[in-house]
Amino acid sequence: MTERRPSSERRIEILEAALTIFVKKGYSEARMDDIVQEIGLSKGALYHHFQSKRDLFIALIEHWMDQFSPIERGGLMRAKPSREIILHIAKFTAKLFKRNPNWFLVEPEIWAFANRDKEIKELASHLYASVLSEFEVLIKRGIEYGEFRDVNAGMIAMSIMTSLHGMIWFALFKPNDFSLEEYVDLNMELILDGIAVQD
Amino acid sequence: MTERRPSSERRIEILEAALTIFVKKGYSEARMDDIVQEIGLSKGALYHHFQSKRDLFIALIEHWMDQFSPIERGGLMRAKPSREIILHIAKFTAKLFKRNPNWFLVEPEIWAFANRDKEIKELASHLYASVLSEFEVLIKRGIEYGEFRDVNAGMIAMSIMTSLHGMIWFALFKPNDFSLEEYVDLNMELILDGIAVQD
DNA sequence: ATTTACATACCGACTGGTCGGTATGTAATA
DNA sequence: TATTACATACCGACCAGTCGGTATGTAAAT
Repeated sequence: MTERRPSSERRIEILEAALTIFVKKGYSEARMDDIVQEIGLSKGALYHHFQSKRDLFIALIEHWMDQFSPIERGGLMRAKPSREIILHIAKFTAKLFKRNPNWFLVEPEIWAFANRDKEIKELASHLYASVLSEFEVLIKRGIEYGEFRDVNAGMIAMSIMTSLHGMIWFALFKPNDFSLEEYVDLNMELILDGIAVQD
Repeated sequence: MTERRPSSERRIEILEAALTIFVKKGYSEARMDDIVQEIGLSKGALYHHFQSKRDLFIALIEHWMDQFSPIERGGLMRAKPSREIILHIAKFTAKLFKRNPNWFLVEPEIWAFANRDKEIKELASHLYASVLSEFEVLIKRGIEYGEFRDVNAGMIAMSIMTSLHGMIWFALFKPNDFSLEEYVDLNMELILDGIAVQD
């Protein structure tokens, strides 16, 4: 028998294994047995911690959201211009991506699932809404302080987010001509320069 | 019995039904019976035209590629500046999207599949490479004619493409605050203004 | 301290429905 | 009459979820 561990720890261990498997095989092709094998646990154990495959996937999304919310923008950056903060977030995201691409590579899986499952769609919408609003606030702040032109903040926020989503495509089809960092930098500069007040 | 039709026609009819079902349920959750039911055909008929589910999916991607390649940029536009042509392509793509979102909504499904199937990855890579190179040529042309700054053309091409991919996210999570057209216009302007030579 | 009682963590053989694919036949077409 | 386009009945591998059971805590009662 495997060493007993408290549920809180074991759940996370399972979620991490699930992430690996879901990314590698996709939700539908992923077998509960695959996940269990990944950590040398039994199926019974898995179903002790999670009610169903779908339940496991939802827990995964929630866990995934938790990984990103405490990026803790703020603190030391409060005084800086919005441009700097947004650039910092973008670079930070790229770094996160490099360290753990799986967190991002599940996203298409979430999208696909959201397309056929209302509850998951709610969850994902909620997640994206919070990301968008974070950027929107920064843009509005920049407009207020005369840093940016009077643009549609929500729209720009979307541009930023979809640009970052481009990383996923990038990782999937690895065009080996250029680097991820270049890509992110260029995109952010295009957007940020584009909305900056001319001098 | 259903009316008999020549294979060439029936194949397309099946591919269109398959597209609908694959988008609605995702590849793995899509049942061959669903597809067959969609057009009131039999399973035997389907397997007469396609060898397997995977084969059907590959045929779908190829059919999908055919829909886009003959967009026939060129002809009347040949004299125009690259900026105009790119804008036109973007608007045209947005229009296509509005008319038949399914063509775009399969994309995440293709990505997910590519992630676990080498042949499909090849196919998709090939497709994206041709799209990218089309944009790249336009950018380089713009640089040559003094329309754009001396930027990394391949990189900009990628920015344009991932921006257009943003439409997919847009369609999935429909932020009802703004329109698809606005989104595309804004993104293209940011990129094109960003690389234009200053005056 | 030892028993009793209950809780939590885990095991793995088993099942029942599902679904991609096949075998075989029939009617239209060339 | 050979071939093509379809229909119908069927097969069997596969896998999410179940369930009877074990092992290891933990804490109150004796």
